[in-house]
Amino acid sequence: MTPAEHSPLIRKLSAFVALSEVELAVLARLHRRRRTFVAGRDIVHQGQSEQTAYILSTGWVCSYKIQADGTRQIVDFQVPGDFLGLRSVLLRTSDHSFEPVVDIEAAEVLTKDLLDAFAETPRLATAILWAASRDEAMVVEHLVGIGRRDADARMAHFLLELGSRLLLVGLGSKAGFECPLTQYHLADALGLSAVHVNRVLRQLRETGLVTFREGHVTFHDLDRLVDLAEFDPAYLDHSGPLLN
Amino acid sequence: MTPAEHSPLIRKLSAFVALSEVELAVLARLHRRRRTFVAGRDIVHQGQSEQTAYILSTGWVCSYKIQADGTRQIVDFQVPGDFLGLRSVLLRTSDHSFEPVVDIEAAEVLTKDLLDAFAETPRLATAILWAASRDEAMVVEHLVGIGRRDADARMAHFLLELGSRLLLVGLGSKAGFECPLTQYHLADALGLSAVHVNRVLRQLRETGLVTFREGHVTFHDLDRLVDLAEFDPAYLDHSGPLLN
DNA sequence: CGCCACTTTGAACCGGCTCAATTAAGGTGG
DNA sequence: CCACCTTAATTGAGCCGGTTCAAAGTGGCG
Repeated sequence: MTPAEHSPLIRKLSAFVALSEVELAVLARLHRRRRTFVAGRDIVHQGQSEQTAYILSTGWVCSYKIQADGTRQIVDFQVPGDFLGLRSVLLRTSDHSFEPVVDIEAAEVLTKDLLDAFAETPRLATAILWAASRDEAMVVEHLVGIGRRDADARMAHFLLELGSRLLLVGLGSKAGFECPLTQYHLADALGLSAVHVNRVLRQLRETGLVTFREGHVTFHDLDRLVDLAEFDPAYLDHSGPLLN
Repeated sequence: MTPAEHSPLIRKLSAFVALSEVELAVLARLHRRRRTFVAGRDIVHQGQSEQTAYILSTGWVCSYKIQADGTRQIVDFQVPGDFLGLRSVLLRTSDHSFEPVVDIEAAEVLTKDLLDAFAETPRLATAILWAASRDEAMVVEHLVGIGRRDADARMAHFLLELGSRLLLVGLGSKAGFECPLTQYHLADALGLSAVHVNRVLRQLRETGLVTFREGHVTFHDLDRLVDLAEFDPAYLDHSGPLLN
């Protein structure tokens, strides 16, 4: 079993940069403190400033903010290979909450271990920060979607983005992927009501573009879907981290 | 004239961390290459990957993405003291465009100079990265606003945030600030139509909360405005950069 | 003086919301 | 194995916030 199969993070980074033996070893070391969390119970609460980050290895998490009136906005989802709370470790700036969508497995990364790893292999630091900046680009794209795309395009774009991300870590294929999200998750992420999410999904299904049912997303017509969403994966690829 | 009056960036950072003489000198050095840009002509185009960042000293800029259908979403505004394209320098990830809202003055910062400065005074690196993470928190808050706040609250929140930011660099006061944005800018930033922006502004004015007229924002009733917007400045303050 | 960019207002429309009810799909205790 | 409960998905009906289209007003500037 190659390291890439061990850790989705290693797999993701490897897709963009060739990691040396040393770097792989350092990465593996970061995976030592394994933790599990149950679905629905927050890992970090808004405002609470944590000293630890996590590398998600299995399951999905969402990061969100709750408003005073109780409405919730999901800012991003984390899938295997993604960091949780990386920024809050590096800059003590945690200002949203993390909720596991399903039971998850994650590696706890202490600030010290991370900084040590960065000191030991600066290329790894660059690669990880690159991944973080990619996450940020997704947040920006998300903002654009909510601000300027109608519900259908928004949903299409969202599903395509998720598909791309999962493909990178070996979950799912061009034909589709397993997706544990409820329609409430989709609603809170896309700035829609759950009811309308349901109608949008129905329409996408009936027009033969994509089906989301029983935890599985199936792409029926990628071309038309990309077209509807005006999906341009440039913001996900952007040339990989430049090393040295 | 103190350095703080020279540069809004120095002023902003000084509000959160005491800068040493050396750090002030290094910062001053970063301000050497002065440039001007005229309103309306993009500084960096979407996709184009620039090697330089800028520190904005006077005027306003907006960063935005254009979609295929021509609609535009403004992701953020930069005001004096803010960096332009910091991320694209550090990580070669420019994926949006920058347009000066008015004629601006900015200092060009070459990648090399920035990295040298970071090497010379690591505390400065931390402080600047902290400012960058603050920008990011603003993008997240912006996302929440578009996704889950109605037009009135969205506008109120936006104006309050701008007020806070400007206060920090000595532009404007608790009573209001100069604002060169058109209602089209507001519309593209808030995900609304220009027509509706106009109506929202009228209502805020008529209910005695805030006036936006002839390039000037005047807060009439901060308490009620904060209340309407559910404005919690925590995401702007978050404890300052931790140094050493 | 006349143009141009921006603001303002009205009227009609519609995308997405709310409220409400029904169905489907697990789990759980008995 | 069934009765029950809970959570998620589904669908209908009516409403409303915000949009589009259209037109008029305002102010700065060459």
